Amino acid sequence: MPAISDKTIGRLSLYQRLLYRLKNEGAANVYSHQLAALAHGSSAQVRRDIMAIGYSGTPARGYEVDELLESISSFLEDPHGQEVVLVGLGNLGRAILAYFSGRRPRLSISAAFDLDPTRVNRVIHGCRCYPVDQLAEIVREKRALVGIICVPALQAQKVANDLAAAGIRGILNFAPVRLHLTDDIYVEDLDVTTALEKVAYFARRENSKLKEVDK
Amino acid sequence: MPAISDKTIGRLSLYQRLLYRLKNEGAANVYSHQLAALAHGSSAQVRRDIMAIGYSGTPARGYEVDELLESISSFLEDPHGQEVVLVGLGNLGRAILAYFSGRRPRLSISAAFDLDPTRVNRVIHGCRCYPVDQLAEIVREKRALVGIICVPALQAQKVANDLAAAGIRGILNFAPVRLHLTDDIYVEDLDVTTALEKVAYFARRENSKLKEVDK
DNA sequence: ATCTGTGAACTCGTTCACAGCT
DNA sequence: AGCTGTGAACGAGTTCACAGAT
Repeated sequence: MPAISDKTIGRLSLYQRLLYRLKNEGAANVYSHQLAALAHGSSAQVRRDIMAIGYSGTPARGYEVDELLESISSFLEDPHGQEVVLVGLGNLGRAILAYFSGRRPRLSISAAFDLDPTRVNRVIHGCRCYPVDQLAEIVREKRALVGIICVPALQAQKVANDLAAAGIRGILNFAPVRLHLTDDIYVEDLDVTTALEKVAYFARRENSKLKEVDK
Repeated sequence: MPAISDKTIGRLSLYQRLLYRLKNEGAANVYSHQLAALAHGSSAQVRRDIMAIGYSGTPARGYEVDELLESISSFLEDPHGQEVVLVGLGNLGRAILAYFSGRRPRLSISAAFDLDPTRVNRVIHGCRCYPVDQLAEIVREKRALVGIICVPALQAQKVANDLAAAGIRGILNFAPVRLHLTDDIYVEDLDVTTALEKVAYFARRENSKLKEVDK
């Protein structure tokens, strides 16, 4: 199989959420064009994405909501769950912690780190906080594969190096810098500054129509 | 001219930050391959992006840091400055406020809104907070073109509608839903859940090499 | 009649590769 | 020799359009 792209994974995650909503609303089946309308995409796109994970619908009923949801979930999520650690308990770090606390059982932030002694050795939003110098030890102990970086720009590279050295394989980076790591580590940048500048730019121009996706 | 893409705008914003750093380090000029290494791109990419804004370097010295910085800034930023408003003063909203407070003079968050009466009519991180029912009035008064949505998923569409009705032209959306608006409004989604799921997915797979950008 | 699945066509962003400059 | 600017080639991702199913 031809290895699934970054963008497809992002859309699958979106479909998953949309399907949860449909399920709660009592829908049993859904057509590609309906999902497309909800996701702001084309129906062909939706069918391609679903094809990529090996699920099939039928012309008569489209896709079964329950089955499709199950297919996507088992494709995206690790059945045994994955441990995530977060570094940096400033405003943003705490916001992320609050946001994810108890949300996805298969993907939970199980430890957080900070330099500041007043922020550690306690539990914030259900997550245990440790001093950074215990990072390597705890990452290894928990076998965490994913790290979230919420530290200021100047500390981000150092933290990234430490995470990589401790065995992390993927990083979600909120610091406004590009991290330099070996390319066997997947890095996703969520750069708020750049995002805001893009919006500001297109808010000025833009009478024409444009679209965008996540990211 | 052929209208500059979303992605190019994002990279220009990144170059801008990198150039600030180079300038502070005392560099007077920079070659495309140096900028490319810092930005994780190719030199051809950097040259194309710079070409797009109409700046030119010389084979002898590459690009002049000061001039290039000035070119990018005057391209990305509105000379008169742009007003930004933020809606939703939960953990995330306050984090964003703190992050931008006094950072970019040409792009500052000048008003924030929340439903919760305990959060409004005061100043948080230098930003005045109002009850949401004053949103339309204040957006119009300040002529704000950009809105940031930090409210929970269920309220996001309503807030987006209100912002659009009040004259906002671009939205930075942190809520994990797709907003349905007329397509003369530019929407950039920063979806933390999707981003984390992508990282988790590729952290498991991925021994091969992949890359990514912002988003 | 209306859907899915999919080869083929297309789009648009990226990279190649080289002429021209110093 | 080493750089920039750029036409041309390339390629990943998207859409078209239709065969096949019901």
